[in-house]
Amino acid sequence: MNERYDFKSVESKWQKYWEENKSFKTFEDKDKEKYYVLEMFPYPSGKLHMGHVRNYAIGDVVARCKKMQGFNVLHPIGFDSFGLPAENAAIKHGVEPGKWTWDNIHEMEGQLRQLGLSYDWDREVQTCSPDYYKWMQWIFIQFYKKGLAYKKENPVNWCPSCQTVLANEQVVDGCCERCKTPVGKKNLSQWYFKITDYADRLLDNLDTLTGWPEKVKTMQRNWIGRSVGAKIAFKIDGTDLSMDVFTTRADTLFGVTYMVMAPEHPYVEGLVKGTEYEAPVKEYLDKVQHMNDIERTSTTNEKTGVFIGKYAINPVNGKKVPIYISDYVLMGYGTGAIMAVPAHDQRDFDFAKKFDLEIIPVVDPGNPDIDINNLTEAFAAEGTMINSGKFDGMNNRKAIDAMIEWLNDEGIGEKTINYRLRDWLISRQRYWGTPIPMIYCEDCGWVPEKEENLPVLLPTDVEFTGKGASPLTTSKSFGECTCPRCGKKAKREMDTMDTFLDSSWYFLRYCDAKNDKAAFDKEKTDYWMNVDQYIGGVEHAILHLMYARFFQMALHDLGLVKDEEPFKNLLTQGMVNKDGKKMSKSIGNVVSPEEIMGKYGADTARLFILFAAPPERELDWSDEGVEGSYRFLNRVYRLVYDFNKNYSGDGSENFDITTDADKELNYVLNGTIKKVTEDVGGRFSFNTAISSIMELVNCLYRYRERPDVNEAFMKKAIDTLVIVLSPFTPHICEEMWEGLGHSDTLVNVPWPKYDESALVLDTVEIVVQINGRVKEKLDIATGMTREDMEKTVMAEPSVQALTEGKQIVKVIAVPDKLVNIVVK
RNA sequence: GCCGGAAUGGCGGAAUUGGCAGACGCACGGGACUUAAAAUCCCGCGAUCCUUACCGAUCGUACCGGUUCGACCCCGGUUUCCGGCACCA
Repeated sequence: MNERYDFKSVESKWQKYWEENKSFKTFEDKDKEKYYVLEMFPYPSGKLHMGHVRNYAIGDVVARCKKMQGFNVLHPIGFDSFGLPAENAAIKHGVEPGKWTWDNIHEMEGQLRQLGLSYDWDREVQTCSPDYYKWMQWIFIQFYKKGLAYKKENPVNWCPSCQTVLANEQVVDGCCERCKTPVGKKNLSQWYFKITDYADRLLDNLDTLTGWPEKVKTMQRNWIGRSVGAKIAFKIDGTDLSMDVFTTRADTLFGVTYMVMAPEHPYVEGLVKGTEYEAPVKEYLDKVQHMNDIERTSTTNEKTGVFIGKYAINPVNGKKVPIYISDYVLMGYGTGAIMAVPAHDQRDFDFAKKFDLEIIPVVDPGNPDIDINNLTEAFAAEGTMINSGKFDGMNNRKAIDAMIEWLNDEGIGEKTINYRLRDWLISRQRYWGTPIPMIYCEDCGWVPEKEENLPVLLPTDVEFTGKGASPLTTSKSFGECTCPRCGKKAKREMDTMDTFLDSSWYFLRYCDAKNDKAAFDKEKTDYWMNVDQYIGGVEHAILHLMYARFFQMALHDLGLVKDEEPFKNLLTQGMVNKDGKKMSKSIGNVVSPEEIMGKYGADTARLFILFAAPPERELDWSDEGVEGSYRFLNRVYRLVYDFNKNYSGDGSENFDITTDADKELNYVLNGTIKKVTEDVGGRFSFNTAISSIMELVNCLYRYRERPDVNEAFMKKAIDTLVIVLSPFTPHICEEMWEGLGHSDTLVNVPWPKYDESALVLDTVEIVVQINGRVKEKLDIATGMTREDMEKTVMAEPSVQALTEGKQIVKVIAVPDKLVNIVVK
């Protein structure tokens, strides 16, 4: 141990030590309780940013702490390494996507090692490696065989800039999640996963995820968007057709005055063919189809539509009502058609006003301020049924179920549940992704590649022009193949998989990363899964976290994994900002981890980022704060160095705690162990854990100034300080640990236990309140009964002075805390 | 509009079960050491008032009200901010 804290040599020394000794290598060990801590793996963009540092620092503290507490800890890392940036680099700079990606991976591996993270590097996974995507393809085939994957032509989201389709989840405010370009619609034949089959389970299981933030669960609930209602059939007058509508307001059925179909509804073309309505309908359709989602929703309240010349018959009262098409009805939700009740739905009301349609009230608000026959807006609240035949007089909320029951008996409707969630569009017209292992044969249709032929390798004879179809289509070798079923000439699928598939099961692969016979061995995943603590950014609340849950459920149904849910506990870390704003190149406020590690070292960077804010909250980067953390580490280092210089003992731990100063130090020491143990292990409050370690350091600085220092005890306290600080700042702690004369690495040192009795002092300071206001503080013996406390306090002259001449109404005593005297 | 979360000194934040509001750190001010500076160590640091000073008093956790001996914490209402969903029938 040098006199000065030289973080550069200390950090490289211990990183080398951990690596050479394989300090973090993990095996399945049935005799030990396992703990799986996982941080969301990074995309290899080139360099780490502060968000990564925060994510991995949090995970590393948990991993190191659990390991010292005797758990068999799985703490892996890898790279989510397929995706568009690699391909864009190829187009822009002519670098091969594979080379670009692997160079970045190596760069980032180096940076992660510099942070001193306790990963088992032997389990590293890269999703762009054939060893990985082979099993991705295998899983795809299992899903296909199970009927979970299908190809279908549909209007899909198309990003003109990325030149590919997007899943609904990747369209944010009508724009591409990645490049922010407005997304258009295209009719294309694409591969889907039937995630909607799992809508109910994805929703209901959320209640079992007690270790998840409420915020994330709410976001997923909103996204799945379950609504319970009824499907009702309306006959179309003068045809054999019947149109189904979905409604959550079956109680308003008698108030229907018109119907609306989505412009894309399959009936529309046939219904207007050859009539005078054909031309205006076609014109409207053209207009709607040329709008992207932003334009379509920007005219929020201004309703448009066209009458199609046909009428529907209300099954409950035989009333003939006109059918319109309008873009406020969406083909993708419900049945793509609605019954319109302008009196009780604002959208229908706006439309009815514009087209001068009838408005029939069927729910009476029972409020004299509302003129039910002359509404100025739709009445959507609770009321009493009117104009509704036998339902009149009933509460409308109760009438919903009664109406559905009746419709069911009459055979004209039934209870239905609808979801906002759509099937997951998983194919992409891009090169740098897992090839979809499907083959199209003229005779056999779509056939999966034979499993023994996996992986279907990405070809390298491709061109990146940035124009036209996917680069894969430029390969001479890739497309041609034979049908795995009949052996005839056939064509390979040219699309690749959405990279969100790769990240939907990587946590399973970590359990058995090097398996070349299977995606993973069930015995191993049974041992390690599920993930005890998952840590990552809240931006993945819907996309990744829902897809991964879906994968786990589907794999569970295939008998491949034990649990239905992959992540037991979830911690969503807040963003790292600078000056209250997101760090970004365009603002120019980016602080790079490289720069900070170079100036202060990894330990300081880790310490600051954990100390500056609780993990879930946003963290504002502060250069002064970093200085403070660096100062603290120097302060600890000096404490240990100075102690060593003067230490004359032989390492013996025999000592007595005698003086008041000993007792105080013992109290603070045990309090710190308790606080750090609970804050790290229980509630992930790293900032308060660190603050209590700082208090211990302050206490030791005071203690060492005393003339009667108990050297053996102080050694014990300093040893313990170094142990509890080590999960946060491992390098400097290893160095100090060695300096303190220990030969073993801190990684395997058992976590200290605290002595509850040391936390009980002989006397305790209590507060004396008069009418709830603090007036006096007294030292009394610990553990006094309420009665004794009251007697002691009342006998105190200062208290008597305070209550003099007043009538004592009541005295409340809380043991070891306070006495409150209520006076008049 | 619906749903979720938040609001505490100059700043980041603490108070874990209803019991001393402001731990710990940053910034700032003062002192010690030094020829000097840096570093380090020590002290102070919510507001207002009283006081030469000490001592003390009052107010104070977004706002209004309630429950309680006692409320940052529980209940009712309001405001602002952040996030999600939204022409979803």
